[in-house]
Parts: sequence; structure tokens; C-alpha cells
Amino acid sequence: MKRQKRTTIYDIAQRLNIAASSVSRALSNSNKVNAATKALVLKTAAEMNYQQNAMAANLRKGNNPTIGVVVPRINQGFFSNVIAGLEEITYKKGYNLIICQSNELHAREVDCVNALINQHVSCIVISIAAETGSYDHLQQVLDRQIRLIQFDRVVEELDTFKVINDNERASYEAVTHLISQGYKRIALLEGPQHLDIFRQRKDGYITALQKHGFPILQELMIENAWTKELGAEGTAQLLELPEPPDAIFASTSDFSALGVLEAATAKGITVPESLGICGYSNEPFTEITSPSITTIDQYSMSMGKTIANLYFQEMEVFDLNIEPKIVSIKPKLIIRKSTQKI
Amino acid sequence: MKRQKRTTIYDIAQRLNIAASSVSRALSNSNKVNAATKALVLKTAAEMNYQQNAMAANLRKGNNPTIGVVVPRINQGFFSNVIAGLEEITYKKGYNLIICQSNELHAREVDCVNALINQHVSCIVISIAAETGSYDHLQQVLDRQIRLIQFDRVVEELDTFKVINDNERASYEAVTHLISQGYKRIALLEGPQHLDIFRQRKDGYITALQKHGFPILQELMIENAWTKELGAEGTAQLLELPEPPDAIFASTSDFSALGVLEAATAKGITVPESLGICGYSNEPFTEITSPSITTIDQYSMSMGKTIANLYFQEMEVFDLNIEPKIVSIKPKLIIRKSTQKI
DNA sequence: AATAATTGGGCAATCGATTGCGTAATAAAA
DNA sequence: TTTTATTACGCAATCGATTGCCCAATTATT
Repeated sequence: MKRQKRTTIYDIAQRLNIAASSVSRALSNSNKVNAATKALVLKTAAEMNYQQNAMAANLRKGNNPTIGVVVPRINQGFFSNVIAGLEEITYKKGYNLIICQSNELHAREVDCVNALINQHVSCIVISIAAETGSYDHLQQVLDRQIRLIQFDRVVEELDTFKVINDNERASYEAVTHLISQGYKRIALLEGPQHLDIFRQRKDGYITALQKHGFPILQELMIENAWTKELGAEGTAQLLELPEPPDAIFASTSDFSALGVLEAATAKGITVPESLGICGYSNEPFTEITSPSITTIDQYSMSMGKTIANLYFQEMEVFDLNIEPKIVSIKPKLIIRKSTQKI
Repeated sequence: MKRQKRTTIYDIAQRLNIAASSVSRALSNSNKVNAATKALVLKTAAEMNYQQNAMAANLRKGNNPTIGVVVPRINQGFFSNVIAGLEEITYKKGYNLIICQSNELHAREVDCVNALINQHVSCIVISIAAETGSYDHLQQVLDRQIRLIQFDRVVEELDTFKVINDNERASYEAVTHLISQGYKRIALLEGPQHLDIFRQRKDGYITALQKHGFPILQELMIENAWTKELGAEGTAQLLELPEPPDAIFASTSDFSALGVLEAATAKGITVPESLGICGYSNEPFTEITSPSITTIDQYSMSMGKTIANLYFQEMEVFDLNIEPKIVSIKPKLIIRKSTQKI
């Protein structure tokens, strides 16, 4: 049994004995067709179960109302929320969303971007993979005059639209909060420093300490502690110090904060009394650990909406020579039990 | 400044003074072109920064290597995991993924499906919205000879491929486990009964009780308790009974189980000693509540992979008249502290 | 009544790639 | 050397919709 042909505007035209162009105009509600014919076409189209072939239409029109999204991992709270926010807006505009995940691999990210270029998407929204690499693929996007919006993990030197969190500020506030609670030796679990966001968080940490006259101690900064396991390891390491910290800011993620909490609890160290803990991201679980974990909310869903709105308001219609904008969203410190010493 | 034209096979053909068809053949590695020309074309294409226009190619070839996905919510652990699993496989096959969310709304689901039909996707993967509605839109998909795979929340009467969890079995095992722990009055928080999965879970509950000679008590079954808040409300209601239950199976989700846990804790009822709690889905947080919550893992990521493999192995190449298959994945009971009375 | 303006609709090119068919040039077979 | 087979490539139609341009019929204007 062979595939049955789908009805096209030509089928409708033939049935009604008019030209295909008229059918097209009727369907797109052009004012170059008589109201009566328009109605007739619409009725017939429905009868014949017509559905437009978007590939043909987009090819002819030379644009594809689709936004491509590349994220490290689709199933990670933050990213899936951003995508949900994006979808919320793009859906209303009749845009489609093509989703890819880089799995934190540079090569795969390049592949994804190329696939999206092939698809002639109108815009590519990306948060880059942790694996370092060149940015040629992103330059390619720009060279091809495709809109590009970077978010969260961005390549600073690339002159594109960016939607980011003010990581430094958030980090600064978190550390300031810890200080205000009376913590004196505050450690930092840091993420890969080739990624902006982690550098910024470290900067915020340092600035806050300096501002309050605290020394910056290398021994209190643990590199690359961005999973639960590494968070626990880092904590073990910190607690072995001659002068262990009395607070740990897990600037990488709530997962590493969870690792800290578990490691501390296992050692019989009470939180928040003997050790304050602050995470990053406001993952749902931070609310229900015991004690609940102080963290930073990134407004992930609204970040997705912001990205989409940026595209529709500034990039869809205007010409390409607009000045790229950087939208910085101030994350919110959510104070919970894990840092409430007072 | 106007948009610069992208290079096409014609541009390459012109530059090399050969026919576009030869360029096309060279690029698709056809054996109808000389190796030398092939190399030359490839080199020139790279030089000219050529990227295929997928819309044109797909239009001509009459197929679009894209799978459309419609889920109630993208940012929900289970669904985002399924999508991640799907992507893992489709990426390797060079397929794209278009993602839509129905937001549990029937009208929106219909919209999404239509958009996917317009896009001429090769396959639609869907988990239907909670809002009841007709299934015309899915029938449309079948009528148009587009492959359709339902998963998790499926419409039983529609004869399509289905990938589901054996909800009844999982539910049966959970309740049996509760019984084996010595719980005597086991309550059920149930989901909307017009959705299969929730009916099946209820069936499993009833079967388990009957098998072990327990009475089926209407008062112990709370309808529509599928959020954290409703779970807490249902719990409050149950605990007011003259003979309150000593275990609650939140068959709807871990979120409602969390509601149960919070409501019970608030009332000073100890878990698992005075009240056993079992959830459903194995959301990450169930591991870190105190006590940790017994739940059921649905292998969500591998479910996504299963769906993709089903498509590539059985539906991509063969003709349309294959017998739709139902793949049932047996979920796994994860026993944690919240039910370990013994 | 004659001319101008408007309306409705058809023709055919176009978007960019793919592919069936035809054929010249070359290689192999007789 | 002639005939047949093979190889490499070009021509042109095609996928399905959109759109600029042109023209006939109708309506408005003088």
C-alpha cells in the first residue's frame, strides 16, 4: 500500500476550477480575493482535509518561523524551565521550537548548531557547553545573518544579544548575607573558571569578603566542585583544615550544596549552627531538605520568556544592524534555614 | 543593509562550471560522479561556506527527518527526561526534534498537533493532556499516514504504537510492599480517572488489597489529589476519619506524597512508624526528604530511548500496515525509609 | 457616453535541492 | 576496428506554496 498523496492547493484549485494562486490568497486571507471565493475555498479546504505544507511555504517565503535551542542538558531544572518559558511565548507567535542538547560536548554543540543552520531557523538560542572549544560555530551563525541569543553561559567576547543573570551581584549578596549572620570563615565551591558565570560568582564572593574586611584565603576556595559528589569531597577536604570554615557557599549548584549538607551531617556537624550552607539555582528540593537550603533563584522560566520577547520585540522585524543588547536579570537570594544562625 | 544571499548549489555549480545536479550528487556522495569532481565540489563548498537548505531538500524528497513531541509540560522531571532520552537517539540518526507543550489543555494540544502536521514531521510522539477532549486530532494524524507513538498517558481505544509503564503492576507491588510492612489500613490518593494511567494504578491498589484479603473502603480513596497541596488536603481529610489510615499511597505523584509527608509531620504523626507513605515517579527530591520517600521509578530517560528505537526499528522503513505494538516497561519500586516500619 | 479607477483573479517565475532520463566520452568486449 | 557497456555529467521536471505582473470585468468619475 503506498502513501496516499496529501491534498495541496492545486487539488483545491482544480476542484473549484480556479487558479492555485487564488486558493493561496484565500487561505492567507489576502484582500485580493472576493469574499465569496474566500469562503468557498475555506470550506472546500476543510472538506478536503487540507493542511498547508510548511516546508514549501517557508522555502518560498525564505524564512522559517522556528527558533532553535541548544542547551547542555534538556532535563536539568534550570534549562527545562527556560525552554518552557520560551515555548510559552513562541507558541503564541506561531513559532516552532527545535531543541538540541550538547551534553556539555563541544563537538556535539557544533553539530547541533549546523543542523539548525541547515533548517534555516530564524534564531538560535544557546547556552554553551562546559567543554572548552572554539567559537567558530557561533561566528558562523552570525556570518549567516541568523539571529543569535546567548543565555546564562555566554561567550563574552562574541558580540551578540545576551540574557544573563547578574551572577556577581547574586553571589555578593549571598556572601554578604552569610557575613551578616555572623559567619567568619566562608569557603567557596567554585565551578570551571573558563565559564563566565562561575568566574563572576567567584568575583562576587571575593568582592563581598573584601568589602567587609575579610581575608581572601586560597585554601578556602575549592576548584571544580559542581556535582553532589564533588561537593561532598570538597567539604570533607575543607573540614580537615586546621582552621575549617564555618560556612560554605556552593556557588556551582544546589546539587553540590546538597553534597555539602550530607557530608556535614554525616560528620555530625550541625547546620546552620556550626556550618552555614548556601547553594545556587533554587532547585525544588532545596525547600525540603532538612534544614532547608538557602539558595539563589534565577527566575529560569521568566528568563525563557525574556529571551523570546527579546527576539520578537527587537530582532524579528528590525534590520540586522541593531546594537546587541545585554539583559541582566537580578537573581533573588532565598534565605532558608541552612544559613539562619541568628 | 539587506540580507546577503546564502550560497546554494547553483553558486557552486557556476563557480566550477558544472551542473547543479552534479553538485548535488557530489554532496550526497552519489556514485554517479567522478571522485575528482566530488573532491573538488566538497572543497569549493567548504570554501564558499555552503550549508544545505534543509527545507528545499526535504520538500523535494517529500519527507522531513523530524520527530514532533507533544507533552503536557516540558519542565516536569518525567517529561524532560523522556525528551532527553528521545534526543539522545534521534540526534545520532540525524533527526530533529520539535517540542511543544500542551499545558494540559486540549485546545492547545490540538494546535500543536496541527502545527506538526504542517511541518510534515515523520512521527509524532505524544502524552495527552489531562483535560478531556475528543481524539479527532490524533485520528487526523493517523489518517495522514504520519506515524504516531503515544506514551505514558495514552488513549487506549486508538490503535497506535504505545510505550507505557505497567502502572497496575507497579501499583500492585507498592501496595503489597506496604502490606508486607504490616500496614493495615492503606489509603489511596488517586488521579483523574479518565486517564488510563490513574485508573490502572487504582486497579493495582484494589487487586493487591483483595489478594491479601483486605476490604476495599471507599472512604480511604481520595479523588483527584495530584498536587502537593491536594495531597496535603487529602491527608488532613483522611486523618480526621474515625478510623484513620496507617499508610497512604500517593499514586498520583511524588509531589502529592510530599504533601502527605508535610501534612503528617505538621500533625506530629511519625513516618514511617504511624504512617507509611509511598509516592510515584521517583522525583529527585524523594531521596532527600526526611524520611526519604518510597516511590516508583519509571525509567523515564530510557522510556524516551525506547520510543525512539521503536520508531527507527519498526516504523521508519517499513510500510504503514504494520501491527501497532505496545511496549510496556515495568517500573521499579524503590523502597526507602517512609515505608520501612519493620 | 466615454474614460479612469478599482477589483478579482490568472499566468508563470521562484525558493533550493533532488532525480529520472538522455547522451557524449571513454573503456571493454567481440 | 566495430560494437557494446560503463561512466560521468547535463537537462529539465518536480516538490507545494507564494507573489509580481498583467488583464478582464466591473464600478466610479467627469
